[in-house]
Amino acid sequence: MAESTRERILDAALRAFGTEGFAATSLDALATELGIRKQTILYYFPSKQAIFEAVVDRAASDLVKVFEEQAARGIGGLDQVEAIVKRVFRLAVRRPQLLGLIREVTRPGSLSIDRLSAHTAPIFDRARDFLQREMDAGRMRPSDPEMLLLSLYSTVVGVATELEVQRAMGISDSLRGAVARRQELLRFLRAALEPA
Amino acid sequence: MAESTRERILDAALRAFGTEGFAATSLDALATELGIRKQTILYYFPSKQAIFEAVVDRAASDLVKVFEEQAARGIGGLDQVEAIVKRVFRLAVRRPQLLGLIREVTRPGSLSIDRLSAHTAPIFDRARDFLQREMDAGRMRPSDPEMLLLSLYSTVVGVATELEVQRAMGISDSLRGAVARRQELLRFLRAALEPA
DNA sequence: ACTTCTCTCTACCAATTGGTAGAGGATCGT
DNA sequence: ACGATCCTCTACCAATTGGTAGAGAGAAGT
Repeated sequence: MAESTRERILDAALRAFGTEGFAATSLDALATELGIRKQTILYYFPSKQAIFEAVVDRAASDLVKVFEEQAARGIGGLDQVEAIVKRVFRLAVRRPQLLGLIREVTRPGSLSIDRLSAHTAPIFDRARDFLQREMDAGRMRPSDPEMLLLSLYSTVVGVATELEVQRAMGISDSLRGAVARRQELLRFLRAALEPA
Repeated sequence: MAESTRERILDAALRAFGTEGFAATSLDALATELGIRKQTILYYFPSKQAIFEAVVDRAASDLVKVFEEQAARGIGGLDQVEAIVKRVFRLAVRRPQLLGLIREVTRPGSLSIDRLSAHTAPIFDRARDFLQREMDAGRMRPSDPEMLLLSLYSTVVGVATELEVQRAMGISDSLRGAVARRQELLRFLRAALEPA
């Protein structure tokens, strides 16, 4: 078979959780979408929460992989930041539910936040070290690397995922719009990071 | 009475919708929290959706007021941007559910996005014009004002609301942490906006 | 005293929720 | 041919959901 039932369930669950959210997603709706019975879903996963955790694990792995791949290239300075932003953007365009899920998990009161953190903590550490190193080398404007990382995260994830806000602002959400957004974002970040 | 039942319901609903989200909030839970019966809630509002819309309207008004007040001062340049960011931050610290609600409304598939847009559209327009004017006057780095606005929005709202992400990054969420975050954010924005 | 209006309540409901129990059909190695 | 394993199904269930109908208490106006 091209894709196992289990995989199909995870795919549909990622889409649903990443767009509707956990609470707004029902197992029945998920099953109907897949053309199967709810009980088939519960055969593969013991509970709704378990599905969510499995989805989070898979999404986190995908995200981590993107970072690992780029980190392995060992480019330095703003070029490395730009490369990572571009990769995140590509991911956001191809699989928008993925970042949507991250937003769902990072909402206050989410249960699986620790699960996500376990995956991403090494990346955060590495990113912080990277920023510190670049600052020390004078290739980046000096500041608190932890706070800077937060600003970077917020800006990139926001620009990549806040499609409704963009619509409200009157910004086109076409593919061309995505490219323009990315370009503007990169200009914004370069300006913010460049040493004075 | 100090606060009418209707107002108390709206307060509790803002808190619940802004943190748990719309789907995860039940009228029964809301009523229990208020020490009243669910039917009392449904006496004041015809449906759950109606409560949500009322909450959105009120929250939007509060937000708009903050902007209007600052805009009326007519400060220019980066100082005005800084003043607005500070106000938004103060709001985020005092009433975190308010920005939480905004995030809930701006999620894909939200029903009340147009309701929010109707309130905020004038502000967006004014902000865009402001940025354009400042760029023309050479007080701000030239770029696409619409896209820049999106970046600014993402960065400010993200830094102000992504508390779980900050926890995952190991950033303190104390009041002192909030001040440090704000300071770092302002430095970040100044660097991004200052004319080269 | 009587009506009217405002408010909160009890009682109830159909639909949906996540989840359990277990039957039945394939496909497999033996 | 045979049981074993894997998978999907039907049949249920208790709890919760948003919402309706209407009783009753209290204050206010007449």
